[in-house]
Amino acid sequence: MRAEELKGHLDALLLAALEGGPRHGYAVMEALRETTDGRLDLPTGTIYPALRRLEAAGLIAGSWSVVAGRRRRSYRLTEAGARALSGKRADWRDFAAIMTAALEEGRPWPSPA
Amino acid sequence: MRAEELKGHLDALLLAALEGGPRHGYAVMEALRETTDGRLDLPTGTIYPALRRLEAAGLIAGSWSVVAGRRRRSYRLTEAGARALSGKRADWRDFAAIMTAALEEGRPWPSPA
DNA sequence: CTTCATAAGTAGCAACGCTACCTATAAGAA
DNA sequence: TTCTTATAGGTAGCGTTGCTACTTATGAAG
Repeated sequence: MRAEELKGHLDALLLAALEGGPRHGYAVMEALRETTDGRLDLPTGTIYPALRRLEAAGLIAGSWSVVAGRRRRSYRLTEAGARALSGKRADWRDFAAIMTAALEEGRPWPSPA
Repeated sequence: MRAEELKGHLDALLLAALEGGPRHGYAVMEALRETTDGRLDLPTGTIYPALRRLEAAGLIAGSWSVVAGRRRRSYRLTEAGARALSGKRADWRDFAAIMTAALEEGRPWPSPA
């Protein structure tokens, strides 16, 4: 996974990972790694700031707890977050359609000027 | 098209648009607009710097000409550019597969911790 | 003679993900 | 005991990238 490819799409992944119920950052990281068979192995320096960004935007809500002596910040999807996820799913479908069409091999481009 | 979505994928589009033969910047812009039914309408401030970037990277080669009193900078895909396009197509397929899988609705994520 | 399409460009900005760090606890190996 | 690994959270600063807004210039249409 090249870095730039993810830009603008990370939020959708994080929101989707929280769709099935609340999770803390580390668990989100692992969930993404597991569901993609290790192909999406994001560093903490990506995950944590992104979750804070989503929280600041009101798309997820975080709360502290202590489990087994370790503090955790669990996040849950807000209503706005669920709506945003829905929109981002649609955005992704549109974008993927555009890209796939444009990258199609042997595609007949308009006659070169 | 939200801005951030395109990040990291523009190069692939530009290279693909040059695959069918040399084109100048303005023609690349129009080709992308036409083949996507206007859904991908990139501003010149995106196209021109990106083409210069690709040229600096050796993926495309530019040459000046004058047609009907207007100067044009035509770009053609280099061999390295063709290889890069091939790689970017594969990257896109991988990335799209990851995203589509992760965004699948009702996907069973690993049990929340 | 003004407006539009064609054609190329730049300066500066904002956003984003990453690298490279730091802190802290629990568990397991040496 | 000590060292390492896994768990859990975080930040500072960087580089890349696409965009906005602007400039320059020619030809054609009205």
